[in-house]
Amino acid sequence: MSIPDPSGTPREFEPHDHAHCVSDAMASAERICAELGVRLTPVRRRTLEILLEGHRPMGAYDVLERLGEEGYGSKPPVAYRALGFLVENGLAHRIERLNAFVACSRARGQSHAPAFLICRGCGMVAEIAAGLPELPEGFRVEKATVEAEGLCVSCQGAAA
Amino acid sequence: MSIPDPSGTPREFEPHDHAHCVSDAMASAERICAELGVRLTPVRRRTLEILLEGHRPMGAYDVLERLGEEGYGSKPPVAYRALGFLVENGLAHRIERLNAFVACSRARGQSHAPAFLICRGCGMVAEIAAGLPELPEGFRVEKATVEAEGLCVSCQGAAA
DNA sequence: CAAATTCCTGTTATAAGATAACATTGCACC
DNA sequence: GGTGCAATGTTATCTTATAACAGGAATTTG
Ligand SMILES: [Zn+2]
Ligand SMILES: [Zn+2]
Ligand SMILES: [Zn+2]
Ligand SMILES: [Zn+2]
Repeated sequence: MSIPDPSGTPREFEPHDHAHCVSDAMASAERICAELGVRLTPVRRRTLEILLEGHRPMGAYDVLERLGEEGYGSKPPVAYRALGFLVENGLAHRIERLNAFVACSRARGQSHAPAFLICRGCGMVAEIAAGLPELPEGFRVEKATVEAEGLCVSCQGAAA
Repeated sequence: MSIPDPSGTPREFEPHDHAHCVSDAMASAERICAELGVRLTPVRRRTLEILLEGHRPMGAYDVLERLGEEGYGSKPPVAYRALGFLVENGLAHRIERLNAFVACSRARGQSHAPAFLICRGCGMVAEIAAGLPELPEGFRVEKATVEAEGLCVSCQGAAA
């Protein structure tokens, strides 16, 4: 369970031991579901595994296609429900700009206020812990979406 | 052209002289288009006026319906193109969480990094000037989405 | 001014994303 | 082992968005 360095390049954009991302995330997911008293059923688990294959957002229909091929239901609600479950329980996030989903990179069951860095070069998405920017008094924030699109370090290099 | 107080409640959430919002915005739009050398054609102008009727986001199809009723084209590309023009030129913004559009509240032609406060009570949206939260070095941000959903002051009062 | 060019508006058709409503199955608990 | 709820699956439909092409208006150019 590595704690990402908030000031360095997120590991999602660099070569890293991704098998650890996967095993950490799956282990966290099991624990979190147990703590919350919710069930990480086969479709749900498999959906998370599919998202975890890369730090790349997947559309609901991409996920659905995979699920269908693997013998799960093949109609949209199957994917939307599994994804909805994961998002509700903090195991995955929806990227609004992309209408897509990524596995959470730091699922510890804590409610966290994630921000996302979306590289338009390689398509990777990094999740970082960023608070909200300063907001006016008085408005009570319940949920926030913070998404930045641009170029990761590698892709800046490639462009030059 | 009022400069919103960054620390107080945004005027969008309070009773205010909305006719000024409209006339300011339309005047700014004319000027900005002139400066940029782009054309604020009738459909585009009307689309902006429709968005300006309230500080409430409208879906592309809502706008389209209005345009159609008023003798403009009634097929989706008509609305999407007008909205696209307004967004490109900073006269309107897309609210990703809602798949909807609002007129810009501070169009001065400056590129600005807006954040949005979305009240789930009354459906109003306020645009505020908020920088990005602190992001890791190295990632080059080109566009950012910052949207907070919650309750405005009035709706907090109403809920209590 | 007329031709050439570009931009704008409009259409048809289709793609992509998402949900409502209902039937069926599996599990949990008594 | 029956009752109740959660989860899965289906059909059907809805909403959001874009591709591709045709005609028209404005602008540029010779
Ligand atoms: Zn990884
Ligand atoms: Zn990249
Ligand atoms: Zn107003
Ligand atoms: Zn409100």
